Amino acid sequence: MKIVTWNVNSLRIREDLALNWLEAEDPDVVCLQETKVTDQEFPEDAFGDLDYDVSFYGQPAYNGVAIASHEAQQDVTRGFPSDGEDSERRFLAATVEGIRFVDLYVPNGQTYASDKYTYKLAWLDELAGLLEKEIAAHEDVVVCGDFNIAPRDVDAHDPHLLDEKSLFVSTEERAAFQRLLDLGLTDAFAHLHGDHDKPYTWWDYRGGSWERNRGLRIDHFLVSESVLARAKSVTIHRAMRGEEGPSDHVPVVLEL
Amino acid sequence: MKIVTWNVNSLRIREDLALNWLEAEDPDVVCLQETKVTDQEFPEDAFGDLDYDVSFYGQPAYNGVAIASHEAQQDVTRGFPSDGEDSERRFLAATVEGIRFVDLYVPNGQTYASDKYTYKLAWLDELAGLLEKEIAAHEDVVVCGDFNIAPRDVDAHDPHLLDEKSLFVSTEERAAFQRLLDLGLTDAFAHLHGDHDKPYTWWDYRGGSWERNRGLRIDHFLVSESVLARAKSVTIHRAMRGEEGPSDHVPVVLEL
DNA sequence: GACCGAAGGG
DNA sequence: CCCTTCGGTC
Repeated sequence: MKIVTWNVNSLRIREDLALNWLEAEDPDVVCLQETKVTDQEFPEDAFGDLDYDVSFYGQPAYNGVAIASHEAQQDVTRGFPSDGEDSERRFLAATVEGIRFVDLYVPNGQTYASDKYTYKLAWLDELAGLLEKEIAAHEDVVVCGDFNIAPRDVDAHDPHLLDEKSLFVSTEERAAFQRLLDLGLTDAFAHLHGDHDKPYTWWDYRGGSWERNRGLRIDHFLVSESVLARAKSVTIHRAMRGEEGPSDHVPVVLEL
Repeated sequence: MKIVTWNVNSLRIREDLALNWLEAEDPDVVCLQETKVTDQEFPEDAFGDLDYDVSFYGQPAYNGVAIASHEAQQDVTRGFPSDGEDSERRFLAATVEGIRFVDLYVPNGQTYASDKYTYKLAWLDELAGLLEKEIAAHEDVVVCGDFNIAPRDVDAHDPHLLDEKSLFVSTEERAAFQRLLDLGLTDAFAHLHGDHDKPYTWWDYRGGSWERNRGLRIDHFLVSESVLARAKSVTIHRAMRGEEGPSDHVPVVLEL
């Protein structure tokens, strides 16, 4: 089974790129983030043409998550229980072939001083409570998406510089990430490929980050023990960052 | 000799489309309007690759004219004598192979009540004075571009409706056009193809104008007697309006 | 309807 | 840098 997580940074702009890649790779389950498309405008037919069933939870301009799968989806959950009509749409879960998939777009925290930093930590706190229930209810669990956290120093090109601004590597963010692991989840990439050098999944558009390989590993698969036992590999498709008109994130593939 | 006039509605957006078409058609002289590109950003090299010498007179965002030619250009004139630094850039002239080419982007007049209507008429008035001198100085003259005037009723899909708004067909606009002819110029298309049905060169992007063929003939070649004697045909490349990502104007080709 | 600049987000 | 929305032009 082939599972993809990919922050596409606008499915509208990236529709052809994303669907061509999906057609070539033909994964079984696809978790997308930052679709930036409303549910009314979601290109459901284009996914249908590739034989995907697709659930989506989007809004205008920002955020937005989607799960596509060849097999049928059950128990689709859109957003947090506390979400109102105008909450940011960052959480989507669905059961496919007995596996519970949770697709996340974790808020970007900006700086320590920022309201967004507080919001990110609060969001991760609410997430932990929700995942605890999902894990209690399902043996096979895959939590994936854009976490906006680089969990280890080797996952960031310059952890000290970043920490001054709090971006992606602060003690509190990493503690929140660890709390998710403590629920019984494992960072599949770190477990399988711990010695991988510069295992980045995102490079800022600015300042030649890609050309200088100044990236971060912030797109993750956190899996339950039963899934970990079946996990063969996690592959970062970094070549996608060099394509024409790329997302700033590349697809990451978990093979079971 | 093959001469083109074409309002490209942003050379930045239409660069590939325009250059591919130029490569296929290989005209000797090309007059472009609404390049919407500053002189610093003009894609001179791309024209050079097709063996064109090119003069341009542009500004950010709006207006902008350019003349490209295989043979060298002499006596390039940029704008009206009265133009200041921030005047709209709508006039460019150059001599190529002994022919004086004048490339125009006449202002759009909007409505009778609009300041732009007054500006259009004043601009045409100043133009007439300038063309008088050009015609006195040169035997072979080609004045072409986007005139934003449909000179005859057959040049507009609905002249009465348009006249209510003043757009393109008002008595004053047509009188200004006639005044240019009275300088000793001839509307080459009307002269050679007077019986052509619906000879439109522009279709509004809105309201399915193209699909319903509700267009206007507003892109013209006005030529001196000596050029008229050599004129074989004027061809409206209306198929370009149906291409992917078209300008709202199509290229018009004068063959000598 | 398809351009443009400007301003906010990442 | 590349995405978004918005108001302006034609």
